[in-house]
Amino acid sequence: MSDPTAPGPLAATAALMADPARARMLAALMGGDALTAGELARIAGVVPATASGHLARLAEGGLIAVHAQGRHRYHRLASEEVAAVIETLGGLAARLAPPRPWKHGEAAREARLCWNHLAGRLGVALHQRLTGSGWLTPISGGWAASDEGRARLSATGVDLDRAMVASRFACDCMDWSERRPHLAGGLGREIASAWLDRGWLRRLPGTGDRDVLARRRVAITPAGLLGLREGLGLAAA
Amino acid sequence: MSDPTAPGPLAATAALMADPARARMLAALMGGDALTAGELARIAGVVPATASGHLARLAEGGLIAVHAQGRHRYHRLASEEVAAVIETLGGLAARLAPPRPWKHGEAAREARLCWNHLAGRLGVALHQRLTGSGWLTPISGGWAASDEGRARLSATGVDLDRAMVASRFACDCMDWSERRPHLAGGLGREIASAWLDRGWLRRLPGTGDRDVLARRRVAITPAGLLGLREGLGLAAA
DNA sequence: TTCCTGCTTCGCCGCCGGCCGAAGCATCCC
DNA sequence: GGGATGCTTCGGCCGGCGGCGAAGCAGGAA
Repeated sequence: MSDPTAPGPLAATAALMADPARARMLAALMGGDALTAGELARIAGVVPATASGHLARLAEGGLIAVHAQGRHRYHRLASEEVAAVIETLGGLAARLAPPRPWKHGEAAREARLCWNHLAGRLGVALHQRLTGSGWLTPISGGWAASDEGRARLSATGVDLDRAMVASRFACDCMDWSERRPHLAGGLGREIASAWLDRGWLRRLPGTGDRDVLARRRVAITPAGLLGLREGLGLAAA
Repeated sequence: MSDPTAPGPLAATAALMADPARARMLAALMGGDALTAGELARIAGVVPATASGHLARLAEGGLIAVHAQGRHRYHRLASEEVAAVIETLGGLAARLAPPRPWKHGEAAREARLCWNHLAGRLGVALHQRLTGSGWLTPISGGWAASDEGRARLSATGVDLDRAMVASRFACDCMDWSERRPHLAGGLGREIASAWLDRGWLRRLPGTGDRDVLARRRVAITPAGLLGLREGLGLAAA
């Protein structure tokens, strides 16, 4: 690892996020999907030629990973750490910027995805429920599941074995809208995946390319409301 | 709060950190001291005129706060949240950048300040000790002190009442060198302050203006080694 | 008052980087 | 093969921003 306070790397990484077009691309990729260069060009509001240059820089800098498939090239965020930095920096930026009306209503604050795990009020409430009840216990750098916690989570369809193989089983990711941590790591990913599969959550339709937050919004279904209350004692709003 | 995924604010805030001179200034301010414009100019390696412009932009953007005193103007980081973002972003940048030799030896990884609280191996070990032993218990968005924890910390000279008045009593701040959280918030600040006052820690002398990390390095004194072991059962390296 | 020091404002220059259109490859479909 | 689609590379334009020196404006000291 190089010196992180060496201003070079810090400034270089910040510069990758400092362009509006690249920021829009990164924000769109926070939805967790891998997107093609063309989609990202439309989202960023630039022609494909310009987008191609931006994506090359982001990949070169290590913020995104590229996967070629046929004549499409799919781009996704490179790692959980990149997602966490964008979420954290976005939260600071939102509080520093002059307050503007919240154009998404409350849906995005209620529940959304942060790369591949749950965020928003639901994500934070889940974190509080799991840690406050002792189902997750603090360990070095994250959380471990207690026996009771494993049983409860398995009953909601979460594959704990798959969650264990991640580099981190469970750790915190600062939520920009709630200013409290939500759950990230392998467990966070498996929870979001399982509950979407089982119909407890559903993705809300996007409203267009320029609405980068749209791809991230999810909603709790009636079945999810019931399941969360009965399975985890979680009274989601 | 405005929309944080609106790319405007995110890109604007990132741009403030995307210049090498400004990055050096921010890195220097991570030492926790308030520095004058002249000092920051020398640290950044630019003439005062240029530095003045940079500082105006950082203040305008809300990253730093300025305090005029006589003919000096003192600059400090605006908030804990700004420090956390710089620490997090710096960690990502360090891992993305091509690995270079660690020019500070191990001292900075061992113990350093992160704005006003302890970081490095010591900061992470302290966090693990306090949370793992139940002296801090998880609450919504941070940590609360148990009775036992309050007694232990008070015995080491920490003023818990002053720690309570902070907007956050105790919360996590991701440590770039250890990739694990250390303790921030009012408690983190009071711990660092108390142990420096009591001579358990001492600041290491800097090696020059261009070494931005130098202002952050601290070392455990023999008295501190003893006190941490006896008071908290913390076997610091 | 007079001088010195710390900092800011102003004017100018040079360069980096973002943007586009056009052209060049690659891949897939018919 | 021929044509459409997705993406990249190249060349040129232009705005923005970082750099400096000089001048201006406090605040403190003698």
